[in-house]
This record gives sequence, structure tokens and C-alpha cells, in this order.
Amino acid sequence: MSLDDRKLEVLRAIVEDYVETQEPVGSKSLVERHQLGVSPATVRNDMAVLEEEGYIRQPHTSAGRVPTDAGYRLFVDRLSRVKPLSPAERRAIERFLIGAVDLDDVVHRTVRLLAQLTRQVAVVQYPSLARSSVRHLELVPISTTRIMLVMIADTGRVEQRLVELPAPATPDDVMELRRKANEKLAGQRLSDTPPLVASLVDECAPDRRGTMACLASVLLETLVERSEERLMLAGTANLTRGGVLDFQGTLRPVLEALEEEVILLKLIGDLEPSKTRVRIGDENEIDNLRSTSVVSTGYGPGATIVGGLGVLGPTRMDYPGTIATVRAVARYVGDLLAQN
Amino acid sequence: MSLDDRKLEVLRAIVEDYVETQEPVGSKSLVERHQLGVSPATVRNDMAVLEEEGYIRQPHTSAGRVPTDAGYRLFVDRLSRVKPLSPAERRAIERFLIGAVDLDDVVHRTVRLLAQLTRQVAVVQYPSLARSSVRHLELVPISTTRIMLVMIADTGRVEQRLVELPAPATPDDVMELRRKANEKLAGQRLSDTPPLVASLVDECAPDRRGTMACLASVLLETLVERSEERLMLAGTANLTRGGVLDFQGTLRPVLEALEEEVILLKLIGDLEPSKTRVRIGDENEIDNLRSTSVVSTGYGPGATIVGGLGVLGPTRMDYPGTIATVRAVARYVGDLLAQN
DNA sequence: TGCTGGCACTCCTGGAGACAGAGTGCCAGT
DNA sequence: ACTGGCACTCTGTCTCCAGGAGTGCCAGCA
Repeated sequence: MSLDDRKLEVLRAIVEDYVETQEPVGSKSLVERHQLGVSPATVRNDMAVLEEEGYIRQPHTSAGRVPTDAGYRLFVDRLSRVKPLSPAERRAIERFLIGAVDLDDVVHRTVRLLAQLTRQVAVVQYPSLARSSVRHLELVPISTTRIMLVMIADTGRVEQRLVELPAPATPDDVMELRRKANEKLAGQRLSDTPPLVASLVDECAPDRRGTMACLASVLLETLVERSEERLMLAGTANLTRGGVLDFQGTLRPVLEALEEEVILLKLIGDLEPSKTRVRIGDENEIDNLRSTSVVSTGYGPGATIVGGLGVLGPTRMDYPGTIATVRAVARYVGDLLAQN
Repeated sequence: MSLDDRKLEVLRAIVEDYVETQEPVGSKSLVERHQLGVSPATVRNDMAVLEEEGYIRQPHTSAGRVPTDAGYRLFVDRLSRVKPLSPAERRAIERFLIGAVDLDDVVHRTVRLLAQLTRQVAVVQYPSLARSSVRHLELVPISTTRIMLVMIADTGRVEQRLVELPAPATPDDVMELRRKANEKLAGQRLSDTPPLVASLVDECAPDRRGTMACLASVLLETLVERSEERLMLAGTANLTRGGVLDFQGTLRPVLEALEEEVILLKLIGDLEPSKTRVRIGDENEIDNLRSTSVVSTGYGPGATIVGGLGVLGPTRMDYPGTIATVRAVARYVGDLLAQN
């Protein structure tokens, strides 16, 4: 009982109409709005099959049909035509992103741009430290037992940590560590640093080795273990678009989920391939987000990926348009980072 | 036609009941729940006067009364009894805030704590740079025409800026500027730095003065003019508490306003006195927030104030409790900063 | 003068019933 | 295999009708 072409066409029409009108779509209006070349009765038969197969459902008897999560999935995988960005959108992206002075600025502009273009909630992850290389390390003594560690990554990300030393260190100690650490670590991926830091201690004069080892271990811990992901959110107001109709009842759980950085990272932080990923409704692992869809992708200079970005909205969303926008923005951001 | 004590007592009772039940309160239930010592009929007369004076109103004829913004204002100014925090709340504050390692961490914990305790939207401003002193300046050459400027303030705030130089500078130039700048600026308020930077250039050897002046001016511009306020938000999910009843219809405009940092800064950034400030409904200058109330106060180590924090919720809020919580949290945060 | 009980009035709320509209499922016909 | 027709079902909306809550006013009482 496979679906023939017309049935797929009917599904496509249902999805498109429902996304646009937000109302269950019936057989009659369907043939009126699309050139299907058949009568409503025929469409009804097709619909019955599609419902049987689980791609659409009726909110109640004698109402129109609404796509199910599976229906959207099929639509995204096989039916959606690529929707190229309008020139206006392209221009908007460029205008918005050029003139960014900072990594902070880039992320900030990007997330707002995404929210505005897709009219949904946008999330942008800062370039992941784990995927960055060390450009420079700076150690600033604050007191004898406290130093400020500033790391500048090649992605433009700058992290600072206040490091509490277990034992006092002289400024000379700190400066030596600073010099050595930069020699050893500059250009290295952050994830490769642990063995390097260890070897760094070995090269010290034996009488200073104790202090240095202690310093270095704290440094290491701070760099690697406390290296957090950061991200930025925008467009939560877009959740209220379409009234309380989306998000079955309340958008409370959605807002709650959006407050948890861990959750957001899970959503956009699957950076394996450079493909755009779409999670629809129940495909989300987070219970609070079962009524939403997430479109996410990785970005980075050239082919490497350093972070993720994406948008979140109701399952009833314009998938082709959203996917196109997310991809385009990710590419522009990548280019921007590459120039740096 | 001034209000006698009993009328004020009636107003207080109305506010308290309405805040609790979220339903218009009538004369009968009022005398049942409060020991007013008079009959419902008398209370009705008082209510008529209170309505006349604009402190309460009826949603419709023959419904109970609801406080107006003016009513809440009077309540806050003259009627609310101080509500001391419960021991549980005090403990929650302490437990939440000790163990913060970072300024970032402090702000992060604080904003979540505030949101959780007040069950409203919380906003915490980072210590304002304008009110901070320079502890240390670090200049890291990235290339000949780019340096990374890192400023560490006494409040623990760390800012970095990528500075684009108009002309190439040697590492020696940069190091000299770094040394001189630290000598001159350490311990100074950021707002006092401009003349100091100018004098700094004068002390340079004449042949380097050109480069240095150029460097210094960029430095100055970056430090002072691009010094932005930062802040953190939490608890937006709390806006959905109480259904769509609060926020006349939609909370859309509220969410929109909360996305604008400028607006948030206006809300909590009036740091003149160390008094807690309450803005009720229409008292807010932002149109989108006319149906909300904001309780804000300044915080800082000791008596000085370096930043603001506060919460935002429906005008129908527990003012005494919220005020007490905001004050207490601000004091704890101030103490925490003072220890640093 | 100030408080109280009583009473008529207003208005919201919720349930019941009626009706139009939209959409379906099925069946017989082409 | 598709189509037109028809009966059926369900929703949404409207109206109507009580029930209830609360008020405003008035006359009586301390």
C-alpha cells in the first residue's frame, strides 16, 4: 500500500495550506486552491489513505485534516521544494551582518537576524571552545594567590577565569608560565592541551617545578574542565504569534525549556555533519518541546564547524523557508568568521 | 474628603485579597475575611468613596472591586507592612549565592534566585563600567594592526575589545602603552580616565608620540565610548503564571519589551539613591509595560552602588513580599562583592 | 452623624437547545 | 479509477434562561 504520486501531492498541499491558514483543511478547499485535476471526492479517498498511514489526522470527525508529525517529516524529507531566499532577505542578511566589530557583536546580530527573518525563536551558540585553537594566553596576577586567566581563541572567543591558587606564586612564576604556556599551546586545539601542559612542567628548572606544576594544573583544570558553552537567544516574543493555538494550551513549558542552557545546547549542538537538521514535534527528546520543531545547523569558517545555530517554532512552520534561512545565515556567519 | 483610617484599611484588604485570589473582591467576602468590625453595607459606602477617589474600580457593574494603579501606589506608599523574609528564604539566598566563583557566576545565580523567589521575571545588571575603577589593563597584540584590549575592573567585571589600529604598531609600542596605561589608570574610575590618557601621551619620547597618541586615542574610545552595560534576564516563564488574565490579553508586548536591553536598563538602571523603587502600571514609561509593575534597587559593595537589579510582574503582585526579597537579594549580592 | 439591614436592580456566568456550515464516508453511476 | 450525490456528524455560535454575586439606595436606629 505505497503512496502514489497524487497522494503525496495531496499531502504536500495539505501541509502548505495548513501552515498558511492554521486551520484544518478540507477536500473542497484543497481542489480549489491547488490544480490537482481531480474532484474533492477523489481527494477524500486519498486523504482517508493518508490518515490510515498516519500522515494526517482529523481533530474531530467531520473537520478538515491536519498533518501529523510523521506528515511533516515526510513533507520535509521528500516533498518540500527548495525555497530560495528573496533578494530582500539576502540583502537583509548582508546589511545586518557587515559592520559587526566583535565576536559578541556577530553573535548578537546573528541571533536577532535569525529571529526576525524566520519570525521564530532563534538560538546561536558561540564558537565552541572544544573546537577552537588557542591563539594567546594571558595571565594577570591579581594578588599572590589569584590570577586572572584570559584565553583568546582563534575563533575570536575570549574567555576569562579568575583562578584561585592553592599556594602563593610570585609574579615571576606567573610570567614564566605565561611565556611557556604560550609557546607550547599557541595554535593548538584546546582539547589537545592537557598532555602539552604536562610536558610543560617537565621543562622547568627542578626547584620551581613544584610551584609550576601546581599553577599548571589549576590552569589546565580551568581551561578544559570549566570551559563552558555559551549561547544567545532571541525572538521569544514570536512564540505568541498565532495566539495560544500552537503549543497545545500554554507556552509555559516551552518558555521554561528555553531558560535552560543545557537544553538549548542539546537542541542546536549536534554538529556532526554540515547538514541542516530538522526535529519535528515528538522527535525532540525534551518533553517540554514535544509541540515544537527545531531547525538547526552548524556554522564555521570554511568547512570546519565551530558552533551551531537554529530556530525553534511550532510544528506548524514553514519548513522550506525556515531551512533556507537558517542555512543562508549559517553560511554568511561562517564567511564572516573566515575573514577574521 | 480625605480618607479616614477605616477606608484605608478597606483598601488594604482589597489589595491583599485581590492579589491572593485574582478575583474582584466584594463587600461581603471582605468583612468575612478581615476583622473590620463593620457590616458589608458600611464597607460598600467606603468602597464607593474609594472608587470616587480613583483607588479602585469595578470591571463591570455589580462585580467586585479591583485596585487601580493609584490604589496599588497608595498601598505601597502607606499601607503595606514590611514582610520579613522567612528563614527558608534567607537560607535559600545564602545557599544559592555562596560558591559563586566568578562575577558571571554571581550574576547568573542572582538572577535565577530572584526569579525563583519572587516567581516573576528577574533582571540583574552587571556592575556598571562607569561606576567601576580600573584594576588592570592588558594589551595583547593579535597582529600589527590589531590588539585585544582586556580591562579588569575592581568590581570583577572583565571586558575585552578587539581594537583595530589605524596604523601598524610594534609589540614594543604596545608594551610601553600597556605599562604606562597601567601606571596611570590603575585604581582610577573609568569615567576619570580621558584626561589621564591624554597626559600619558605627553610623557612619551617625542619620536614615538605619534604612534602612541594614535594608540591611546583608540584605546580611550574603546574603553569609554564602547563601554556597554550588560545584563541578564531570567524567569520569563513566570509571565504565564495566572494564565492570560494578567497582561490584558496578550503578553506579546511584554516579551517584546524584555528583548530590548535598552528598555531593561531603563527599568532597573536608576541608581540614584539606595532606595527600592516601585513603578506601577502606567507609571512605567514604556508603553508595552503599562500593565506590569517593576520593583528595582541598586546593589554594590558597602554603600556605593555599582549596578541595579529588580523584578517585573503583573501589577497584581505581592508588593511587600517582592520588595523584601529584592532588597534582601541586593544586600547579599553587595556583601558578596565586598568580600571580593 | 454614622452605621445597619433590607430590597430592587444590574450584570456576569454557565448550561440547554437550536441552527448553519463545513467536512466526511459511502454508494451508485460513468 | 474517478465523480456526483446524499446522508450524517460534529463544531461553533447564538439565544434564552435561570442562578448568583454584588451593588446602590433608602429608611431606621444608636
